[in-house]
Amino acid sequence: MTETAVGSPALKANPESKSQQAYAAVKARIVEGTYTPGYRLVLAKIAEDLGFSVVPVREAIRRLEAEGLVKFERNVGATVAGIDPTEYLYTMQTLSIVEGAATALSAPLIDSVAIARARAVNEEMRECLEHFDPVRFTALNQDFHSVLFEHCPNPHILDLVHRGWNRLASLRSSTFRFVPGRAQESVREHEALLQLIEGAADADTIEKAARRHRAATLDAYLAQAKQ
Amino acid sequence: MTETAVGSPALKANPESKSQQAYAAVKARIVEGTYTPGYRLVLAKIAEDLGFSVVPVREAIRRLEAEGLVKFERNVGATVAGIDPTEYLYTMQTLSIVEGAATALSAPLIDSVAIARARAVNEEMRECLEHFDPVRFTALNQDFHSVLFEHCPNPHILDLVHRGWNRLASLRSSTFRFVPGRAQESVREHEALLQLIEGAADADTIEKAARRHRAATLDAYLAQAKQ
DNA sequence: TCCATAGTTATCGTATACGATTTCGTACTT
DNA sequence: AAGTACGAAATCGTATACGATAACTATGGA
Repeated sequence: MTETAVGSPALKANPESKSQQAYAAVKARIVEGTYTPGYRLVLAKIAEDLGFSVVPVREAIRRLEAEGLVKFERNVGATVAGIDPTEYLYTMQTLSIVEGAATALSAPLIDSVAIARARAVNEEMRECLEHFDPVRFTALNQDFHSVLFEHCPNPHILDLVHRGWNRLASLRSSTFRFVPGRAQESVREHEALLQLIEGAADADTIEKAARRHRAATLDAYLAQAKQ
Repeated sequence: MTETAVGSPALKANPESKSQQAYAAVKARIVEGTYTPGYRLVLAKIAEDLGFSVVPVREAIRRLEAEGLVKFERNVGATVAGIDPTEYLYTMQTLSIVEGAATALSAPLIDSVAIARARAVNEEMRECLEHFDPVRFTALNQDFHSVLFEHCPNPHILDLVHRGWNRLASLRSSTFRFVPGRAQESVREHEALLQLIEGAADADTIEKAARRHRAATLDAYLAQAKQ
């Protein structure tokens, strides 16, 4: 009766739940910039766009709220979480700590191939400095750091790092657009970091270096914002 | 506050959403130990207990999942997240990092009154050592550390610390029950921490001390578990 | 006796429906 | 004319309903 449709076995692969799909879809739109900060996320609208009911969309929104990507107000609705300077400060400071730790924990596990890859990325960034393209530069920056922290054996810490980066994704270009001078310094610090890792420096040294690297970007931003 | 007395009028203050209520209720039951690790959280059952529909309960469960308090499997259901040794390791390590940072950031803002309070708590812990009561000891331990990190000016970091502690709440007694020797050492380290803060030691020193304090508990546990 | 398979049950995932709350526009009063 | 009060529209929050999925049980064959 229920016609179990065994006919198409291959399609069975990944019928991810609609909540998941909705989550991925909305998150993608936020990260990629289709939904800009402040954009109002109306459940019914999104549900219609995706062809779902509102229920899975609701769940997706709540998950995004938990990650800090959207702001939610009861009986009012959800909006894409902009990042005001204060939020930026908090997020960067937190990221400096968890990313520093992740990088230090990851360092002993990074093989020379990965180092080479990171160095190549950093080289691209250096080239990028001339015909300055902030968006590309920021993307490469994330690639670079990913190589450094992705080997972190503690998944909790790694997750926190990812969340921090996601949180900042809505800014993308902004950071380096606002603080152009910082970009060059950044590239230099990257090379220094690589040498520390290659040289098997002790964990504390690497952690501090990674943390200060991020903190320096934050400071540069703050100095800029002051004026 | 035993009942949610629907009759109460004019209490416009907190008509909290049922999702919130469900979240709080389930979380409380987990933290207080009514729902032990592995306990199966059946949506319909919980909904009935609370007198709600399943929808708000669902949302609550998902939030708890995001916090790591429950494990959720699609089309199967949710269970209270037990903490196996690996999870314990990850959680404690993460906590050592974020709590260390939170304590260091918090330190300059801790006034002498708070220090005195913390010292009083630690004194209670010391007394607790004789007629050893692991549950009480652990509760006091949390009180003590709360005083130290609650002033942390960065709410994101503070939130991470809280999540870590919640995650460990299901163990409560366990840690110090399993590693009795650790308790005395712990009390001593607390006093040392207080002196660092009183003496306005630099942030890095305090951070390291706080981190090592937690890491030491973890190590003690691991050494014990090995046997 | 043990394993494979079909049927049953428990539980989840999502759609639809409706009441509740907020927001916005409009008319009325001062 | 400006401010306030009322009402309509938009949107959310929750309940109920039903199809879908996976765990469980019983039955038959090797």
